[in-house]
Amino acid sequence: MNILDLPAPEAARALVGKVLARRLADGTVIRARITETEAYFGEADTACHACHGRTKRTEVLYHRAGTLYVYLCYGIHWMLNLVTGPADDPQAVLIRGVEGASGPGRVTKYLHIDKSLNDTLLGGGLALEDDGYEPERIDASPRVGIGYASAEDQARLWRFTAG
DNA sequence: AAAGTGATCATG
DNA sequence: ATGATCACTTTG
Repeated sequence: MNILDLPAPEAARALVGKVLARRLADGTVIRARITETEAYFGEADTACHACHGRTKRTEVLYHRAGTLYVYLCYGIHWMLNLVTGPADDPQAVLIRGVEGASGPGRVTKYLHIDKSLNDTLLGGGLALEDDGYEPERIDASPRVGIGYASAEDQARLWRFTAG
């Protein structure tokens, strides 16, 4: 049972404490434990990019679990998401923070992630590792930066932080 | 508190 | 073709 087969909110919680291993072209590996995630859960979630259906950009969200969804926000920052759940069901987990880098834009800078990883599978340049570590506590809170979503969706506790 | 930044998507 | 809108970060 892979974590990424779970529905996004469950996957987001389960990913906190896991380790991301980024392998660069020159062979160096950067490892970072995930400390903060957010879930984006299907077309019915008005905060999810796919809430207005399939477009060229959101197409990746409909791919199989384990696909990377990387996109540019505010012209500056790359956002790293892991697609979860069944194919053709657009769900993803945003990596908002790792040890050594807090904030989604910083995570990608830290791990040297950009558009070239979009629509590739986990296990290539970027891999997920489970070393058995479990955070003492995982807190749930509302997602940030989604003021455009419905009040109902803004209230969902789909942001998970290691405690 | 506010600006900087550019791909993407919906208009015309 | 142009314009609005951002899953943010930094600076003051």
